[in-house]
Amino acid sequence: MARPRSDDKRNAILTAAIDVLAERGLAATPTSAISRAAGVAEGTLFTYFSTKDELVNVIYRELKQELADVLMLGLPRTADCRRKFQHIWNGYVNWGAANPAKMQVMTQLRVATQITEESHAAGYAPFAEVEQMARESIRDKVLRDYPMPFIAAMMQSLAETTMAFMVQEPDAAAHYRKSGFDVFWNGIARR
Amino acid sequence: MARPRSDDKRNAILTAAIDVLAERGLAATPTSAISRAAGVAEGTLFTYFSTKDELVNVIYRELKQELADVLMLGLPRTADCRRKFQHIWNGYVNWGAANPAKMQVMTQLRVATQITEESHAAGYAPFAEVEQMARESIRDKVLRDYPMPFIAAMMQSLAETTMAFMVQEPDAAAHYRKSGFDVFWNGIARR
Amino acid sequence: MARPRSDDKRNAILTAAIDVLAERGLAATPTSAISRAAGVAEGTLFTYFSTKDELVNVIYRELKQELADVLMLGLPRTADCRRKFQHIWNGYVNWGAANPAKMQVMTQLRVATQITEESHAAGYAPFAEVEQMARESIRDKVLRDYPMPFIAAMMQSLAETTMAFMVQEPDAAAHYRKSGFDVFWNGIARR
Amino acid sequence: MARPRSDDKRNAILTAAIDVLAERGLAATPTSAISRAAGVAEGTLFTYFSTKDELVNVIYRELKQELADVLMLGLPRTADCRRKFQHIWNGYVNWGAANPAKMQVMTQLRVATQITEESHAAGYAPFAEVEQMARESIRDKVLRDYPMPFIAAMMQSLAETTMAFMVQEPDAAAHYRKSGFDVFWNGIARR
DNA sequence: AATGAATGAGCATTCATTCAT
DNA sequence: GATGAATGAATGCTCATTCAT
Repeated sequence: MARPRSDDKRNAILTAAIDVLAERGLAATPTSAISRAAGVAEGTLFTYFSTKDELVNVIYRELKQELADVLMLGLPRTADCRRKFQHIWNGYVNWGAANPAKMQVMTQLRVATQITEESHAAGYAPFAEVEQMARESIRDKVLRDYPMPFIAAMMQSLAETTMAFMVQEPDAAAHYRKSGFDVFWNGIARR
Repeated sequence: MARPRSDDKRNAILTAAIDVLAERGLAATPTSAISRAAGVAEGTLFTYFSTKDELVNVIYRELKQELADVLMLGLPRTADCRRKFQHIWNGYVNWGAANPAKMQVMTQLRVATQITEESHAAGYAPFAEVEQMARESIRDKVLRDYPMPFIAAMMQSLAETTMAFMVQEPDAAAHYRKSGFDVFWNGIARR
Repeated sequence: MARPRSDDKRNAILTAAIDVLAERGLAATPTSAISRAAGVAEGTLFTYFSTKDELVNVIYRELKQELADVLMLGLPRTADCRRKFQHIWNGYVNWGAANPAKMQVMTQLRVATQITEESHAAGYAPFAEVEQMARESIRDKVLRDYPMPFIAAMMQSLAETTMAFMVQEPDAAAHYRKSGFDVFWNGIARR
Repeated sequence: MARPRSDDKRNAILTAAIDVLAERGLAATPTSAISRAAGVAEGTLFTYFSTKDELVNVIYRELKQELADVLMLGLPRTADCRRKFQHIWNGYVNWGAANPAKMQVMTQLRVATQITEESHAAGYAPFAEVEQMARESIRDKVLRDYPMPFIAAMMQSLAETTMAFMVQEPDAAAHYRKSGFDVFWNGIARR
């Protein structure tokens, strides 16, 4: 009956890590800065995450999962394809614009050598339904016939780029969100 | 006039740095690994670049410049807008596919906290002509009316994504190159 | 109504500690490895032994005591001096050869800085009767006149060395046991 | 043409390490204590010895070599067997008594898990000539017929034990030195 | 200029020990 | 008493940078 591991503490570390990583970058962030920001002792971080690399991989996967949950929430499954994609697009960029630190960390980690192949795979998994959606749209001749991962990657890269503009010019955020989606949709849909 | 010895050394360092950075990542690459790969002494690196950060910023800018040079080389300035964009697109993705290490480093550095605002600005500068091109195309109602940096950013992100696919599936490289451009063009052009 | 301290647990810790210490060495053995091997919680170790150093000192003394008990068990007190010494010698080396982990730990701890002067003294105490035996043998002109601790130390060092050979070449164990004793006896007895 | 590595510095580290290790023990000696005692920066230690373990193995081998050199110096090769053994014995224990720190470190390292098999082998090598001497003495029926490594080990353990007494009771040093040799010789020689 | 030894701040991680449950 | 999470000092080692040669 020792003190049980606390989700609060785990989350505090995760949250603090995202903030600090967003501000300082992966390489320039010592684990001590993370534990300090989380209000726990240096050693405590390692009872929840065995190494810095593991922490970073967990963050990557949790962010991906959180994002996926947001995208799927309230998806109008009976609406037409364009509407569904727009829902996802809006979810994506709104989440990113509302969580710039998370967005930045995700962007940073995507290209980090510390992120394992497994984490990349796990991060992609929650988007399976999007993929399915796209597959059906292709079959229905709504979308052009591109490989699924290619479409997903295009969407992701356009969305991320769009977000950057939304964050940088918050007043024009709505405008960028719409423009970005138009570029995406026109690029991918049959006319 | 023969190249002075120091240029050779400088270039050796730059070239070696790109290889090592591509393989190991910025954080995991000590300057000693770079000097070793370049065949110079550890201290020598610092006579050419005062700090590691400076080296990295120089690399970023030189890569951007090299890429810009490639894009502009042989640009069919009298051709129609689409052809010009396609020339640039092809130059972009071909260069990336042919130089995966450079590409990877560029991608990595773009999100690195070490890259200064100045470097980002300098890296964008050589694309001024592209911007000018886009401006004219908008005026001529060929392209939709998006802000210039937005178009450039969209192009860049789509191109990079496309390159990643080309590198990963070399047999389908030509296919991806074309598909990517189509997405871009359809996304951005009036119909 | 506190649970009583359990001898079982104490012994489990002691036994586990010997195994782990023999395998990994004192410096490389964290207390957590000991508690894990003993099947108790990390903190439990400290209810039985206030510090790692204390645990180690207890082990040293218990091993010394166990060895002394073995040596004295069945000592033919009426036999001649040589026979008595041989009994002790055989007990010593047989115990060591049969308990290589204990032997190794004893050897390791003898030179460890953590072992206190008191522990060294306590470890030597059970050999008082051997010392008495030797004293009488000297008086009877059977043994040469060396200081008692010197004789004891010689015996111990020869026995330990002999054991090492017995452990390493089990097939020749009996041979080494006899040879070792001959060296000891001839070295110490008048002819 | 950089500063060359300095033997002085290397030796300072080695010497300092022996002093500190003798006083504090291997486990309780941080590398920082060694570098401080040697008057060099913490990092400098690692340009001469890549790890703490390597440092410790080098010390072990150098001590063994130094001791062997002392033993062989002035060996009366034409004298009879006993005289030769006595020369070696005296060299051994005198060196140990005169260099208690070195002696203690050697004793400590002999049982340390950090010392590699190679180091043990290398440490034994310089004693080849002693072994040869013993072999001849056995052939000449001067010594009893024990395996060579066994004789060497017996000599070593008796000598070390003797040294400990010499260090502890310096006034009786000469007495212990002689007694120790007598035990050894009588133990090993035919009568 | 070139070299690479020297430096020491900095870091990830470990671990003996404490303490809330 | 038993548990194991929490703690934070301590450590081996790295690495950007300096500087003697």
